[in-house]
Amino acid sequence: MGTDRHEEMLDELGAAIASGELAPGAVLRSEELQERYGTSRTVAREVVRVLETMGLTSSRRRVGVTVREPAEWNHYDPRLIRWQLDGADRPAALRTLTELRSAVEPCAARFAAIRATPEERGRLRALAVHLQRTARARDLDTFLGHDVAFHDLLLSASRNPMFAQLSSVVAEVLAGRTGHGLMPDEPQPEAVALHVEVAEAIDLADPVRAERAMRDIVEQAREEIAAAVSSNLGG
Amino acid sequence: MGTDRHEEMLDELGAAIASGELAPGAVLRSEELQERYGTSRTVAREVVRVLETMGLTSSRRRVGVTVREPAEWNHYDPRLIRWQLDGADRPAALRTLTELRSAVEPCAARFAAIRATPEERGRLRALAVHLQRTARARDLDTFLGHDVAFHDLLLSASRNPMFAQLSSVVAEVLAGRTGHGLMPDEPQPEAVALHVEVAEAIDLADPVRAERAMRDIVEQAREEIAAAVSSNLGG
DNA sequence: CAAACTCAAAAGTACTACTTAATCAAGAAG
DNA sequence: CTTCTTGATTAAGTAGTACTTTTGAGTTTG
Repeated sequence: MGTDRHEEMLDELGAAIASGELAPGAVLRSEELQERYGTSRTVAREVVRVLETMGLTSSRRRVGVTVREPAEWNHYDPRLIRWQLDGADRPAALRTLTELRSAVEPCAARFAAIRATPEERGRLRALAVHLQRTARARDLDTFLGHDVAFHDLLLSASRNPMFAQLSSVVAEVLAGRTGHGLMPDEPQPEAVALHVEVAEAIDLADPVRAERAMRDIVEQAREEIAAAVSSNLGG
Repeated sequence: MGTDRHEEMLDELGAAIASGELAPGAVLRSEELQERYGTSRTVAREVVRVLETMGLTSSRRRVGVTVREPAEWNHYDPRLIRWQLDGADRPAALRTLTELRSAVEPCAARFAAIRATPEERGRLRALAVHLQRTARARDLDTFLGHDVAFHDLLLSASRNPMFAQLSSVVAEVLAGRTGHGLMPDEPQPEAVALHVEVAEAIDLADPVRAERAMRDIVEQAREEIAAAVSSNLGG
């Protein structure tokens, strides 16, 4: 399944556009592309088609393939998210994703409190307990794993496919924190307590409490990031 | 520019999958597809590629093109949103989009209050005034137009590309209300007042007030929808 | 100087041939 | 009788050629 010619070229070209290496307005000819990437016409055409449906490019006869403005890109495409996270402007990408996450998750918690199945409620509580334990044990890696699982489950329990789809975004944001040393040695006890609170509220079908607790969680995360950014600027 | 073979086939096939007419797990052979839609291999292949990057299908050698589970679709793709809105389950699609909108817009209002340019702040106030006027005049069509423009501008003033991209979603939700006779003859005065409140708060760089007012707006819209749905069930 | 006309460039479409991978089944080994 | 190997077959992936359509730009003509 792995790495066929198509995906290879798509990744390279897409990343080049996402990073701004190929600036908006730049014009490519498909023949030139197939030469540059050493592929057949078939592959080159299909790659361009895909980029076109992602809004990254537009093709016109007698002109060529034009790179479009970032405002026209489909910023929710998982590939584009990946390219931006791997690109030079990773901090900006993380900021954007964190803001989206902070907007959606409280709302998702509310709906989860109304709509989650009994089994999901139970599993959320169990995950919250696991979080407490691994936090005390300072086992950051498994803590992160449980944290991601918690938010993932919550999002899918909201019974909104668009919320559920953001689980990879949340995973990326959470991992981005631990990865960049933004996390303290031990997860903040208040944050862990809030996770328990969210799980409890959902279990008791209390949407208002679930939403408020989740809002506190993402607020806190946002402040952490902001603090880290300003300290980075200071350093 | 208009309707080439590619887009035509993509639209038909995509809509068929989105509507569930082609159920998840169904297997198609690309030769069969090119026959059914009367196109060349080239076009059929490119269409399948695009569907694949949208997560609607997966292609495997010796097997064919398999329709994937809805959970794996890229629900933020504008095309998929379109297909779902035009499909049999339009109400469900509108519900999903409304929930997303209600999650994002308050947050977007907060950031707009911090980040909007002076010009944007001015235009938001102006649009709010226009809203008041057309509301009193019961001119629903131009009211809708200004309403969409207001939310569109707010989202882009949030300086978050992922928020900005949801302007078409918001437009769809707002239009869906008026279109389906969910709107009263005259827009609710409180809602209009809240728009003025949002514009004022943003102009005064008051993120908390802007967020709260916007939250009230989307809450009210959500209640309207819920009421309409339950009355539909009753009727 | 403007409008129409022509030409050429580049994408779009069609088709053919060959390559690769994976499933399924048959047969050999245990 | 079960399991593992192997090979045939199938359908997608890749490559390349030929032809069509659109359209931008330059040129001619009124």
